[in-house]
Amino acid sequence: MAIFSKTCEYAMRAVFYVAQRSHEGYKVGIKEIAEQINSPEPFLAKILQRLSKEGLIQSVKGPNGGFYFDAASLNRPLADIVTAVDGNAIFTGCGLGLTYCSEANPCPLHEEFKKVRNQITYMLNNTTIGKFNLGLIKGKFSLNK
Amino acid sequence: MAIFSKTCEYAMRAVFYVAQRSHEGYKVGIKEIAEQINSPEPFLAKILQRLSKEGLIQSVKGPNGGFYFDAASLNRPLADIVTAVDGNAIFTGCGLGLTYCSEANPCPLHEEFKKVRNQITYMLNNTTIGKFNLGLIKGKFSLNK
DNA sequence: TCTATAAAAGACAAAAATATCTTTTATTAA
DNA sequence: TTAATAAAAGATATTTTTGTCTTTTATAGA
Repeated sequence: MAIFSKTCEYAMRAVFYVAQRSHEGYKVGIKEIAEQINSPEPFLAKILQRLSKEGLIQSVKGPNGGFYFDAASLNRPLADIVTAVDGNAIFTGCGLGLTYCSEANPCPLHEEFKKVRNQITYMLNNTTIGKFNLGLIKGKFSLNK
Repeated sequence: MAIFSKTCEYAMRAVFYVAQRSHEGYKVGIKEIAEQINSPEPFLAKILQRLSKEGLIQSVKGPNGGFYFDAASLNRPLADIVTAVDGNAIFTGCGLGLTYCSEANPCPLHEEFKKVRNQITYMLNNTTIGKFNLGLIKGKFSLNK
């Protein structure tokens, strides 16, 4: 088990890739995205459809169409993508899967697990979709395999 | 999606419960464990079977039998349970699910995600199976719902 | 030794996540 | 206004995770 679902991993990789291409002035087709981030094309298509319906990514049909981000979207936190795809369990859930776990009714791992959640929350709120555009263009980061 | 699989959540809850009862001098049957940690009994049975086969938990069949921990096992880190059940992806995996992600070939989240992994690793290595026995006996912690 | 108990083992079932395929709709450009 | 392109939508398939049921094996105690 990884921290994020496959769906979420693909979503994050795709989002970073599309952001980079948007920054360079392009729209990107699903085929190119799937190839570049090494994900199954039809499955990724479904994921981006969902993000599109929620207004988290922009898309246009037809020739020269594809996916892209407008300036406002590039400034959204990655947390918005994760929430849309995996829900908010990762930000608020109990490490032992207990529904009523809380400060008042803690599970044994509560205190330490809070630190994990906070670190994840910080990471995802502090990372905008467009944050790595320059690094990606310079080839500093990998999104493939 | 939660951080750990259901399987792993049940395993951790069960382990803490059995540890507490062991500390009190009892062996525990699968039925009691399942009730007390609110998990599906036959599913939990399979999980404990696996842990038992790996020597992480002790068990005896027959009347007055059940699951328990010997002193050495009580001192094992919770990480051993998680590894047995969920593998080591949570300790070493890439946040974006990339196989070749590393210091030399990092994904965009690599640096921040490392902190998350380190926090999880610390939590699970620093927590022994028997760590919460007294707290559980005193009713300080919850394992149910 | 016989019976009751409780875990181990194996087969099976349901649900959720992951993945694919086909048809429809929107858009562009000739 | 037609043809080509590319996303959206819907139906279907596969795999993995989660959950159940039945039979077998080990142990204790009468």
